[in-house]
Amino acid sequence: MFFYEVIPEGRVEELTYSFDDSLLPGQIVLVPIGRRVVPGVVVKKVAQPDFKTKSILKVLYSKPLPKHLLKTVKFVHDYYMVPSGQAVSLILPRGVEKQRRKSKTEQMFGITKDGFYPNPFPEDTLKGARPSLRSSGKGFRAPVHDIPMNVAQKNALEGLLKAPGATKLLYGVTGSGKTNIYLKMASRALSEQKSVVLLVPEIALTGQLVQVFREVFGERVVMMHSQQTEAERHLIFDRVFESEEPLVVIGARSALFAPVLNLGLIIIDEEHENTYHQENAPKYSAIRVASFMATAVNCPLILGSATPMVEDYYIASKRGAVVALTEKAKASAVKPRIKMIDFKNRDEFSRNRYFSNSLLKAIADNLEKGRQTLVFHNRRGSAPLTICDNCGEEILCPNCYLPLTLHADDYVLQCHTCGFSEKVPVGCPKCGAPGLIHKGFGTKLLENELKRLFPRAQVRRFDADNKKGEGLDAIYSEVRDGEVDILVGTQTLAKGLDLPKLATVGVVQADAGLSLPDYMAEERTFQLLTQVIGRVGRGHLKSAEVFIQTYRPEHPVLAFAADEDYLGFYDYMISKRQRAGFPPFRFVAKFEITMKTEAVVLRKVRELVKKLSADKRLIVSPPQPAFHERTSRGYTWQIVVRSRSRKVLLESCEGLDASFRITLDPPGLL
DNA sequence: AGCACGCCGACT
DNA sequence: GTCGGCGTGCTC
Repeated sequence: MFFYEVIPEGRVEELTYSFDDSLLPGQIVLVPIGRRVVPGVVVKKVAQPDFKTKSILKVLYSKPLPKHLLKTVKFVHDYYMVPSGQAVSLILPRGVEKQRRKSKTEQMFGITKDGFYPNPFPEDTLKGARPSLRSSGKGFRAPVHDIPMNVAQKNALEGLLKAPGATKLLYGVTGSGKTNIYLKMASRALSEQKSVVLLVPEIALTGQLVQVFREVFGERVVMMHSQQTEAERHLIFDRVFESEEPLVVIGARSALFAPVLNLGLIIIDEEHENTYHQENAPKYSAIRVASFMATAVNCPLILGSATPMVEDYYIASKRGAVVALTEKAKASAVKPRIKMIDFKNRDEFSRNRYFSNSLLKAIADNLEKGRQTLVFHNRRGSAPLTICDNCGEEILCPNCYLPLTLHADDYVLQCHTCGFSEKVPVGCPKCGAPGLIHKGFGTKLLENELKRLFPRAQVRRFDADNKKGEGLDAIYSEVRDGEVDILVGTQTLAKGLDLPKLATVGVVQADAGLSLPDYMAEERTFQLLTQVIGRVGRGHLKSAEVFIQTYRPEHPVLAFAADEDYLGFYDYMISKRQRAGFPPFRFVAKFEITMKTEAVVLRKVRELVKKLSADKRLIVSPPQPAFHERTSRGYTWQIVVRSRSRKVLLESCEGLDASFRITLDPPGLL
């Protein structure tokens, strides 16, 4: 009889089980816990303990998981203070214990025939993992040394190879050709028989990058992402786990935990994207975890972005690990003319309250010349606020207690947080008076306004309200070929769209996100504006222009975005963070508590603040109601605690009232 | 996740 | 004093 420490999936730490046979650390097993049976991972062999043990029920894989994943479980546990069992759930596919049907397997791996996809948004890019890793020995589909690189790219590649440490930041403007550098780095790793993990923000928005990798690495490319079903993901996990050959795993955040044997390179493309932060437990940043992994296995991690996170840029630059690639690769690329328009300027808004005369003129010109316009506004629906004209009552969601948004096309009020929806009431629910009024504006309202102003133009709205089948991929070809004259949309439109006929971008209200009570608000606004501006000037048009409408034209963040000056923005932001004591100069922990009654919350919150304030090494902000203060579950308050030392901060989290939810390194404070 | 235990406010 | 609801701790 042997005894093993096992970490079962769930909110638990390691527990000791017995087993008749010998097992290796990293083996995936099935164990009983309470009256449940869950999968878990063997950590190590131990002596017989003095308490009673249950027996491991089943060994699911004879082969142990790669060592770097076990180390990563430990890291996530220590660094984020999450239960080991939750960290383990990151490296196991859902339903590892389930038997998957073989016939389905064959079907699934049979769908792709030729190894790559000509269409940037094909159905099977979303679904398909590459099969036939067993029909091994196949080389590359296209020789990597044939990929041409300009001088700037060659220098950048060399810079990355020379840069000290594991984590390197590739600051590369849009169109500078980061992909070529990724390809070269990947082929180096493969030639050393090592695997590559490439993280992308969202597979559906990354068509070209995925396609290029398929063309170059063919059979070695494996996709892992959230549109795959549980069974598909399980089978892909098995394929990767069984593969004797180095692979290129491309996927969303969770692909970081792919069980590749010999990890030789991690690339995180568009590293500033918020999809790299997992929002539900265990909360973690793929950037930090990848950085740990890269250090642990001594391989490079490349963070690529045109607008790197200020935090990441700082950390990398301090070590001399920033490589800049600021030259546009295509000679045809044209720099757009960017014009800031003050919303307070009556003369500019004499014709319409949402669109400046300059923007309207540009749209009219474009229509005449068969060019396209993109109108950006980061707010869905028609109007975000509905109030009673008589008593001033705000119509709130019955679950979230947040204002409901009017959707005028269906004449419903919708909650953008929980999805609740109801017909617009005839009268005020409080005082009964008729005459509800709708305030503010969203994309649906702008869409109607544009249709009214330009009755002969094809106007298309694109945001999260689009129904299935009219997603970006569905309307993409139509849009690209110029059948659409004016595109209206939210941030979904700002990412990865390549429109050769796009001549003008109009940002309706650029300061919309700037007044949120969050130290990350400015950085998000800068990223979004930069992305929107980057949509224009990609084709062969002679000129391109961007109109940024705002109430605060003097705001430095908007000015830096308009000047396309990332480094200026960075300097501004980093000194602000230093003065205010925010990341990367302090570590942040957010404590949240939800209770049925506000009185209990207040009591607990005051208690905690008193306790934490005793430690002078901590900066404890006064408790405040959370952004979503009231939900059906109760009232939520939060306390933000900061410290120069992560260790001090982690220690402060220990032995507290367990009703507090703790988030370390929250990606924002809302 | 699911259950047993204990605390606290409300009520007879 | 007792009941019920809510929240916490434990699982090997």
